[in-house]
Amino acid sequence: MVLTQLNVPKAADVLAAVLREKILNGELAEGTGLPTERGLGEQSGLSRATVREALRILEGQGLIATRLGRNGGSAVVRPSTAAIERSVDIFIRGQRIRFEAVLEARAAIEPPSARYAALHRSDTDLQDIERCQTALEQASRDGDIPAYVKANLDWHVAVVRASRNELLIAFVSAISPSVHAASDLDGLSPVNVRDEVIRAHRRVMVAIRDGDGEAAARRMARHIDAYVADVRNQGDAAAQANTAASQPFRKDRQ
Amino acid sequence: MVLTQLNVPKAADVLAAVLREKILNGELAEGTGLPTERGLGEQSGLSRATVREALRILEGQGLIATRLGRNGGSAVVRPSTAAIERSVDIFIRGQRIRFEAVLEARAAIEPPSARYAALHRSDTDLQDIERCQTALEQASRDGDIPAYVKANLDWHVAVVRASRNELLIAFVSAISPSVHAASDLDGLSPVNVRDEVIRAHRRVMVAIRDGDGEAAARRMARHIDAYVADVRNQGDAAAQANTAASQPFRKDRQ
DNA sequence: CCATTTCATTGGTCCGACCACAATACTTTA
DNA sequence: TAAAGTATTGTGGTCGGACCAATGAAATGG
Repeated sequence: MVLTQLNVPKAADVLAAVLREKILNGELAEGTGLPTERGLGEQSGLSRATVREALRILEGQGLIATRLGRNGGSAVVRPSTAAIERSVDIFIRGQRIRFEAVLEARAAIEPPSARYAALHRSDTDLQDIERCQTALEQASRDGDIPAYVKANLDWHVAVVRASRNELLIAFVSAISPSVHAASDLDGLSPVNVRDEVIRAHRRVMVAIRDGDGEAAARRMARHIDAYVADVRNQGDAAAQANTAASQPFRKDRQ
Repeated sequence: MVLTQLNVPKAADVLAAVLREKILNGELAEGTGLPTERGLGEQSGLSRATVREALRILEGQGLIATRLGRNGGSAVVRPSTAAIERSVDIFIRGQRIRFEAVLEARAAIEPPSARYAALHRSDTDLQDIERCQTALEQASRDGDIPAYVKANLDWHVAVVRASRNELLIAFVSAISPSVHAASDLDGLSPVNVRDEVIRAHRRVMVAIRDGDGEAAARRMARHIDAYVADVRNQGDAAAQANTAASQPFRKDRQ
């Protein structure tokens, strides 16, 4: 008789899987409070330590939130993009993903997202984008580079948000921090580059406002390509000028 | 005196964060074995239960793998796309993402990925794609719909894989299962549709083989748009039955 | 009626024990 | 001597119970 390598699932994993299924198929609605740890242990016949490990797994997956104190306990929460952002961040840092690959992914996702934004946006979305743009221009006038970089990223996320596509929002949100972290280095961003960015943003916004998907995609693509070329040029210059600045990566997020 | 809501980090979270940082900044290289749970407890001054919760967190994030038995223990592993796929799957199911949004994301990401594939592919990549295509055509001839659907998905993943962009690979891999799950429903796929898919694939492959990025992107976009239109037509009948597909739009930002 | 104190509930942490598994060391046997 | 079987040992997996800490509700007092 021959058996394939049988894998014995751990009790905590099994419990976590059961609870996860109950949550995802709607049996446990958002906001529902789970039994106490002691209660779960009693019901499942497992020890409290095991129950806690299961809950910790679900917490890590963004499916429950746990509060302390009386009337505390674990409650079902709606999974947000946060879990995706975390796993992508770990992936990028752990796999030592080339910064260029991050920019490539951005260049791939954002133009179609701008197209959808033009097609699906609400007036509120448009206002959000405009608010980011205002902050961007203000920061540029003030020469406040950190604020400028942040507003720049916010603008891009706002555009994707207007696409109304939760997955694209999640993906862009996930890689944005990496783009941000790297933009800090070449934060030189001379004023003429900043002005060109602002003009490019305006062109994209016009297309989104007018519902012209193709123009939005095209202009966004051109904008990002210009940014990539900029980064590449600046990176080359910095590499020649200062070896310390040519560090392949900065990673001190979180 | 006023204090902002001070958050008391839990011991397990702190330990997990410390270890995660050591792993991500390379201090603990891939394959490195962590101390035993008892040893970690002694070093950190924490109990074994707490240490175990921390390890369970890291395991959930795909940073370590734990083996049982003598010479067992936790070892650092390279974070794979699996964690991203899991979090995206939870996100899609938990947020009840419209199937249309998944298709939209796919339509957004795959054409640019095909462009990169044309530019970055190796000969091996091309062979992998061709292998999937062969399997696809075989399954279509046999009328083996499940195999056809699977080969179809494999082909798309293979194309993205040829882009050599780890993030795009991760994203497409993450949403593919959802596309697959839904394709099973309208698995009707009449033979004329299957033939057209095969022809479309061939056109894309030619562009990728010849290194023509623009053509690859354009043809892939047309191919996916056709698929989306197909699904929409076929789905109209079955749409009412499928609650997930007919979910109204939801936009409660976290 | 409001401020204060007390107290019950619940997660957070710890301790110590035992079990289950897997690699190693040892013993037996052909 | 070598192969097979057996005991040992180091490790994670699970358990039970205990106490601490935070929180909100109930009891108390002005």
